[in-house]
This record gives sequence, C-alpha cells and structure tokens, in this order.
Amino acid sequence: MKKDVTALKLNRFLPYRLTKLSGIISRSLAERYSRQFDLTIQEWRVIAIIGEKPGLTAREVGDLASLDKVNISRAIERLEKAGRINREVLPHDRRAFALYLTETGKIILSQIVPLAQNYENLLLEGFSADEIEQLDSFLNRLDSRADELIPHLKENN
Amino acid sequence: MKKDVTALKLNRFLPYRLTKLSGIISRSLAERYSRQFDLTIQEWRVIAIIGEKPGLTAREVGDLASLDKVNISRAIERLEKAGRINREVLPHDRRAFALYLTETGKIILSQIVPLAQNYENLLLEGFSADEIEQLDSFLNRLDSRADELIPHLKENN
DNA sequence: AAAATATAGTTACATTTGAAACTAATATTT
DNA sequence: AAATATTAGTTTCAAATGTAACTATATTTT
Repeated sequence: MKKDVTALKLNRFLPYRLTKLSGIISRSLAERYSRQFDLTIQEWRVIAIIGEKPGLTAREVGDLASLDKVNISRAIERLEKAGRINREVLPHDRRAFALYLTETGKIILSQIVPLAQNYENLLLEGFSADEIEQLDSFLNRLDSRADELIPHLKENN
Repeated sequence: MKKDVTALKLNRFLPYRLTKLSGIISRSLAERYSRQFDLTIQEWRVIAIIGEKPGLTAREVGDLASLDKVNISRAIERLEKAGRINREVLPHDRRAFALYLTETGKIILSQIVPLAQNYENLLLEGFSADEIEQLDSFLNRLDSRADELIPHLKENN
C-alpha cells in the first residue's frame, strides 16, 4: 500500500511538534519569570550569561543568547534601567561596553536559577539519566542538521 | 563537590535549547513556504488540516493547529482572499462555517506536502527508525509534562 | 418565552518583533 | 594620512501578534 503523499498529519510533523512544545514551555516559563521577577525571557538569558561570564560585550552576549543585536540592545536597556546590570565602556574600543551584574542582578540570578532548574527537573521527571542523555544527543544532532539546512539566513538569532 | 546552584549554563538548559531549535527550523521553513508559495506557517497549517479533514469549522481547525481564534480568523481571511479555501455557513449554526480547499488550495497542498516531508526527512537524516521512535516518544512525554506544568494559561495555542 | 449566559468569529487597539537606516568609533585600503 | 569599509550598538518604522471589546447567533435558565 502506497503512502499518500498528498496528506500530512500535522500533529506528527516534527517542526510543528517542536514549535508547539517550545511554545508551551516558553509561555509557561515567561509567565513565571514575569510574575515573580518582572523579567522577560530575553532579560533572563542576558542575566544568566553575564552571571556566568561577567564582562562580555553586548554582541558576545547576543551570540550566546541567540538574540539579535536589536533584542540585546533592548534587553540591556531594560536591565540597566532596572538597576540589574551596568556597563563599562571598553578602554580600547569606545563603541562597545563590558556588562556586569549589579548586586541586585546577582540576587535575582541566585533566585531564578533554582526556579529554572526546578522547572527543568519537573519537565524531565520520569526520564532516566540514560534517556536524558539520549534526548540531549538528539537535540544536538537536530541542531546541527537544522543549521545545515538554513537556506541562508543571516548570522545571529 | 557541590553543584553551583547560582549558575546555569544556558546552552544546556532544555527550554532554551528547544526554543532555539524550533526557532531555526521555523524560520527556515517559513522562508521556503513564503518564497515558493506565498504562504505563512499559520496558513500552511490550516491548509494541511482542511486537506486532511474537509468541512471543519474555524474553531476546530484552530484547536488542531494550535492557533487561537484571532490567528485562525486572519489565516482564513488571507486564504480565502487568495482563493485557496472557501467557507459554507453551517445550516444549523449560522455563526460558524465549514472550510474546504478550493482546487487551487488542493494543488498547493499537493505541492507543499512533499516539500515539508522532504524537509523533515533531511532533519532526521542520520536517525535510525528506532531513534525516530525514541524521539517521538520523548516529545510526547515532554508535551504532557509541559501541559501539566502550565500555571494556568488559557486554552488554545 | 424572556432574560441571562455562552459561543463563533471579527475588529480595534496596544505591545512585541524584525528589518533597515543610522551614529559613532575602529580597521583597512589606497 | 585620507578615503573607504567594517563593526558595535541604537533608533525608526512597518509588520506580526496578543488582549480585550464587540457582533451575531445559539443555548440555558428562570
């Protein structure tokens, strides 16, 4: 029996499933971050990265957070206004600045990390260590495949 | 050695990885659909669903496509204007209408299905049948976990 | 059967996002 | 060392998206 090539079950289509899953998770997390910390997901990513590697520039943070420069610029602006990060112009390149968490920023980070980790743990509840590793490897492989299939989008995002 | 609970490697954080992966894939597909068929992802989902089950109402399509009613309404409007679908008011409920693909719509569907399937195949190139099944089951499990963890978002999407 | 409630879909308005143009500084070429 | 091109980050403007209010019909309650 031949496969019907004119039909496609959307709910079995990998891109659809991934988008749907990531949508549910993102909205759920966004809700928590915003309610408890008045923080967007973009801001949260910036904080997490600066916390890990203080002194990066906006561009570097953007690369690591998969945020384009407009988004980074806006997230940084909001974080600075909220007193959560500060910037220091680089002496050798006055266009760019190094980013640091303020004390407030560090406190937020220390509060939000357990929340995020807890959420991840809940998501993965029921997965064995082996399965988590499997999943991890699947995602890595899909990532690199997806990168190869880009028709050609610009850098960053 | 204790784990440092005040740090979190973003690129190992499942929600981040899923969002990133689904973003790359979605943008890549959106680019193809739009360039070759002048179709948004939402419109594509609607066409795929009506193709599979002709006669559904907007709400029913929305449920299956994970699109809220505003998005469905807009996708349907564009599809109808482009002559790709048509609507027939339901005799027993004059608020709602049944949706059908026009001939044009069917042609589009028959052209886009192989494209989508091909893209999925390319993504999964290198995955064995077993691994695809594994991945499938992981996604299902994550889906239901994610649903349970919703803090309480509305229906749909 | 009138009134109240709920549902399908649309419209209006506000917010978010992204692309392109822009400014200021640095790096490269001539 | 001017001129040209590139890069970091910002701003502007347009398009996409989400929320809430709305219209029309259907259903339920009194």
